[in-house]
Amino acid sequence: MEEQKKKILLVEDDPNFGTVLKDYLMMNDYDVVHAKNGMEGFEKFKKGDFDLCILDVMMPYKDGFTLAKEIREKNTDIPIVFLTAKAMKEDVLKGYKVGADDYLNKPFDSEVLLMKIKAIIQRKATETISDSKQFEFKIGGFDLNSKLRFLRYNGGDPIKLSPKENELLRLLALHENDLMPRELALTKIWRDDNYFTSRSMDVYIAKLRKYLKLDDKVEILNIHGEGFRLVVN
Amino acid sequence: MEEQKKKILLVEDDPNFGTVLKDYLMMNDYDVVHAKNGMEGFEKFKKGDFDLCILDVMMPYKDGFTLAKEIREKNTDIPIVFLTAKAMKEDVLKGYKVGADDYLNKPFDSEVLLMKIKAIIQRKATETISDSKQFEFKIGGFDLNSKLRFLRYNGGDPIKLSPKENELLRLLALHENDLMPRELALTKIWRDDNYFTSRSMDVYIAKLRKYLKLDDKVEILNIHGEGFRLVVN
DNA sequence: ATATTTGTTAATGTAAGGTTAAAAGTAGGA
DNA sequence: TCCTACTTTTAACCTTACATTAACAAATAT
Repeated sequence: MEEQKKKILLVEDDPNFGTVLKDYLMMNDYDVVHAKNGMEGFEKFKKGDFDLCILDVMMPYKDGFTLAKEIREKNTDIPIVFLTAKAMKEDVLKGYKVGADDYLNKPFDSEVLLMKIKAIIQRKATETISDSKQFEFKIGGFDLNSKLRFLRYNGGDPIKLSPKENELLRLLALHENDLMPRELALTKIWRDDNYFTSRSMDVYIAKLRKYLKLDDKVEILNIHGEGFRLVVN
Repeated sequence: MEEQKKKILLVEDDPNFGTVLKDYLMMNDYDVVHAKNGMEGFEKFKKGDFDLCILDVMMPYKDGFTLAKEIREKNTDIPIVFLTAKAMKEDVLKGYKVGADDYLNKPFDSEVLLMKIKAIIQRKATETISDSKQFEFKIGGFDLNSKLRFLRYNGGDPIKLSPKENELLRLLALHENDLMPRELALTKIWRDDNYFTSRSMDVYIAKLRKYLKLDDKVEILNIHGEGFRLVVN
């Protein structure tokens, strides 16, 4: 099973502690982005699509609470955990007021931190019921359901698509009648652009063409050296 | 709209501490039921419809963890907070494994407790899309009663379901005809996502398929690498 | 012409899922 | 307490699904 790593934003100004914590989390199979202060933290937050934020409270320029407030303005759902050296009651209260999901006092037990992270992310996972509308496409006489990974022609039996077939067709559909650059598919789907992935992609184009033969109004054209076009006549 | 008081089940054997805490919570506008031990706690839990459980870990007859497990069997969603005198790491880890939402060391600051309670209840409130009341499902010719844990085909003899069978089928039913991600079932039901829990889940899928064979319009399809679909034709 | 890109089919290796049985863990009764 | 029935996990073995690579043919560009 292709397991997607959870992405954590870690904002911590102490370079030693920050690095150690980052490495520890990465060793435990999380994808970690480390920011050294509040400013940087916010910038990185806006760029990445995170599953959890771990914020140090005491930081220069912008403290953890202020950062948390800004993050909450952009995203009301993302879990936030605060780290703090002192167990000041006012701080804890303030943290919960800004919508903290949990609170950890340094030094803390790393195993406990892991469990908490797991619990928090799990909690969020159950919330996500998912919105399906952006996964359905009409391609000539075909219906592509990209979430359930099937292609159906004229209400007939659905053809099951493999993950790569599915993503490639979806990408083509997003660019219907237009150029879908080779490079785009390779970087987006294969996450690597070399001779072999490129040949692999050609194999998948052949597979898709076979499926799409059912409707002779639909075809995938090659634009030599550029990419492919999904055309519907 | 009239705001409904949130109902808390407090299970705490120390009479002094328990009473004080109960009074404090009631002063702060919560509806509190106080049980003096694990046994009583479970009885009261079954009777009332609570928004939160606060369980002492160290109790005679039945400790907090055991009680939590029983409660989780009846209700996978309700938030649980543990109280403990000692901050033993093993205890904390055990707590999160049973699905704790938070952890408090005695003596703790009452204001902090209030904030935590507020945060937790709020969290659940946003999660609850109102599927909380859904324990009865029609699946083709089947009726699933998820509260009483049985499945009946065309009004025939009910088939008793084990807790895991029941939860899994319920989760599939909640996503009828749609994808029920592997990860969702693992985090929600097994509370852990690894090779073994994943294989265990496959075993349960096989069991459910056997039950569902009675109606050939109902089937569980696999979406490779993603999860399962309960489809009704 | 010939080097490069693309079309297509087949072979291979690996991972995920299906199924059944045995082992381990639990709860409740005698 | 031990026993029994039941639930869940672990193991084993097999099948299916998938992605990559190889091989060769055809098209296209320089």
